[in-house]
Amino acid sequence: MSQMQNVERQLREMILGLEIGPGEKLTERWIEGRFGASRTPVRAALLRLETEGLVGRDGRGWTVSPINLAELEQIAVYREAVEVAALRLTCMHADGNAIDVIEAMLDSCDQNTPREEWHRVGMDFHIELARLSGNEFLFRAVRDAMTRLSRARWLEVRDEAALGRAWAEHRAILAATRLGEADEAARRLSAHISGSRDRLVTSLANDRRGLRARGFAVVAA
Amino acid sequence: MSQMQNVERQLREMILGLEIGPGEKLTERWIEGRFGASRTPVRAALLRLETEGLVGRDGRGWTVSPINLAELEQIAVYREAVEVAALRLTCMHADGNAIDVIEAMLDSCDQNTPREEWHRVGMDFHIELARLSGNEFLFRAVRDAMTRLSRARWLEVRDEAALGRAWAEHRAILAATRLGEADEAARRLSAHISGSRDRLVTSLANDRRGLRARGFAVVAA
DNA sequence: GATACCGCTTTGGTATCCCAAAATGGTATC
DNA sequence: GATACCATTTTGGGATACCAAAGCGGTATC
Repeated sequence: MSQMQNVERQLREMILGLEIGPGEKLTERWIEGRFGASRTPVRAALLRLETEGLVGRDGRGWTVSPINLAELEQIAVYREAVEVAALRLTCMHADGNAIDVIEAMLDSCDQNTPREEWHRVGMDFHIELARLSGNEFLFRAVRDAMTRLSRARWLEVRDEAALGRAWAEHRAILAATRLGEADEAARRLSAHISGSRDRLVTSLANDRRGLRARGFAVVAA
Repeated sequence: MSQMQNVERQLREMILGLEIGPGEKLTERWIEGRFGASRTPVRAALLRLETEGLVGRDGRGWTVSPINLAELEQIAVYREAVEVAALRLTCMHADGNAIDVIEAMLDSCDQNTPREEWHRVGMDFHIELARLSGNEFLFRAVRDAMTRLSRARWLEVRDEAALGRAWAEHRAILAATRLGEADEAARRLSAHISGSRDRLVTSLANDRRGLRARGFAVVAA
């Protein structure tokens, strides 16, 4: 694989994995040294990650995008629009087998599963569900939105019960979709996303002080 | 302004203005010479335009994205989702003054207005309407979708009557929005986008042979 | 005349160098 | 001790040099 894609992938993983904290300054030369590549692939990677919203410009220079609570709320609204649209499309030509695959993803998580895996599967549920719509743009929109939400969701304090409720909601959405009950599925998905947003923003707003103490820039709503 | 942004802007204009045809091959060195910049800003511009969907990779090497009828249909579905969501948000806090500004844009076009201007205003109507939602992500989604549609709409054969109908639909959408009648506004917007998509795809499919003869790659649905 | 093969050219990927501007840090001054 | 100022360093933007691989053309062979 080319260096360009390597630097991009590794840097993205470091940012999403919070190995580089939200708000931290980045220099092209540090990245260059860190990954053993020259500046050309480094700059390509930064340009890409900029369009994903993971890094941004800070005057001259680069910064890992801070967690922005106002932005998280806007993303949730955006998600609701595109995910519901995708789900309604899917309901019109529901494919039981494809839905089984997604349900199996949910089933693969139990109390022994590491939190990291729950986190990943929770995102993939929404992404794979959107993919079933067959609409590339709705799919990409959902995938990109989930990428932007990823770090915040990772910082969210979620108890066992909340995870269980989310999984139940996921299953209910799948069930309605399987039956082609578009309105029911859409209503449940909307509620799920709204609730998810409220818990997320509330949790981060409450932890804001602690997060900042850990060096994570969290911008208020 | 930096070279990087210059090359990006000029190259985008050449592509959107069809001075470089859909499907044409691009070499970094040709662009370099054409705009008097070195490969570093050229590369940055190509990476940016790639995320906008205006250029793509063709193995090694770059190609101006062809007009893809299947993609146009998918974009229309995507547009409908995000534009309707944005419009519903706007209806909840309709600002008469802001709507006046958009209506004035429509008014600025009359029979003496060059086709190019009608084209631009027709896009800006949707973009500015989405901006009123106050949701940055819905706004960007609409703006990016319109950018992707731009070349196709420019190739579309539109008679005076069709333009007049489109403008009437625009005004009706604004009127309903001003009154806060979200359902009515949403219904009219959906119909407008659907009709627009059908006319666009039909027109291009009919002209496909002629467009290809002009050197424009048009991929079937 | 078609085709397989070989060498030259072109091209994107990468590394490196240069430069102007911005950040940094130390110092002198009040 | 605070602050204004200047020298130095650092940094991103740009230009260029180099390389491997893909593309292209011509030629020899059947």
